Amino acid sequence: MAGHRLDPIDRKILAELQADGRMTNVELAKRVGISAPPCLRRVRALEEQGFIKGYHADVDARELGFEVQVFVMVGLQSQAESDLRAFEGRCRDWPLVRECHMLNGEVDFILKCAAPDLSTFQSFLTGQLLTAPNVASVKTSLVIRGAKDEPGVPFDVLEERLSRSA
Amino acid sequence: MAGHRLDPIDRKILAELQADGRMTNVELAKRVGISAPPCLRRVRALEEQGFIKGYHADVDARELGFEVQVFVMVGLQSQAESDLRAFEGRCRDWPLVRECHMLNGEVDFILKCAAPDLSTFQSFLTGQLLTAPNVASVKTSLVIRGAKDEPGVPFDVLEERLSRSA
DNA sequence: CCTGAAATGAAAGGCCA
DNA sequence: TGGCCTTTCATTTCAGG
Repeated sequence: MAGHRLDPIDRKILAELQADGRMTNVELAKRVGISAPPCLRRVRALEEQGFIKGYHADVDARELGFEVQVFVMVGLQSQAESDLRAFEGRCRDWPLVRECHMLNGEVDFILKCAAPDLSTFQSFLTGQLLTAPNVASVKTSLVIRGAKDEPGVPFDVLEERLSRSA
Repeated sequence: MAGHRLDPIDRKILAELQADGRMTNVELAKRVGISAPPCLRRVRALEEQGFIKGYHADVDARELGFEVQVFVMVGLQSQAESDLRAFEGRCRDWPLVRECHMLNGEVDFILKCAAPDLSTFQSFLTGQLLTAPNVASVKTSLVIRGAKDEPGVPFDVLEERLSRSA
């Protein structure tokens, strides 16, 4: 299992920075129980090794005028690898598409989209997505309201697993 | 339309902090073209007003041993408001459920789940989700691979809209 | 509402244990 | 490795335009 190169202090650092990514290094050091310099060295190492991929402010989309959030299920005609890649590349180029995941089962991709209003989304849908090559089926579901939106990973579950396998 | 209390500098601050939430305030001030003290005041105000909901390190789930990501479509028997709320509350209590959104259309909720392996997810599915009150239908889709996962909101789209309506 | 300066406090590097 | 010391730089407050 992965995550084994990490000791409990590293995991605590990751959990703390996932919860508050703008914490100062001295605050972080205090919370994980070591002094600041080694703490900073650990953070840098975690960034280098790719355990931390970045830091992001969590902005309120609705407050900013992005009232509409939509999940879109996409089926393709051809599932050849090159065609899958081509569709993924298009998704990366569409700013309204925030997430694109390839799925198993009847549908090929799920997209999470954000738009200022319904008509902006509709014109993206009809003008870009539905007319893109190889797109066979599209099913959209508007988000009525969000009930939970946690970033990252549940560290409690991780710690519980590690203590069981120890 | 919302976002109107924000001037171009505020929007630039949000865009920069969304891209790099751990940037120092002086670096941020330099990028948005003002000096550090007013920049910090603006950031604090944006936090107070709820435009910035938090800061999070983006940790690599796979590296940490969360190999499995699953989208789950849930239909309920009763869509009475109290029953919807009850289900949302349960989702908030389940650590493997990272996101829960209420949808329009045939399905009631979409969940995004993370788990260390398939058997952990299966036991959550059969032991928790399928046996929860009021759950009528559950359809799961494993994520084969992720193609795009951008946090937040496309600020280019926002700026383009504002310049058109100006 | 901003700039600029001054004091406090944090980041980052060297070095020893 | 972690801890301590020192320098450098950032944060924060305050005076003033």
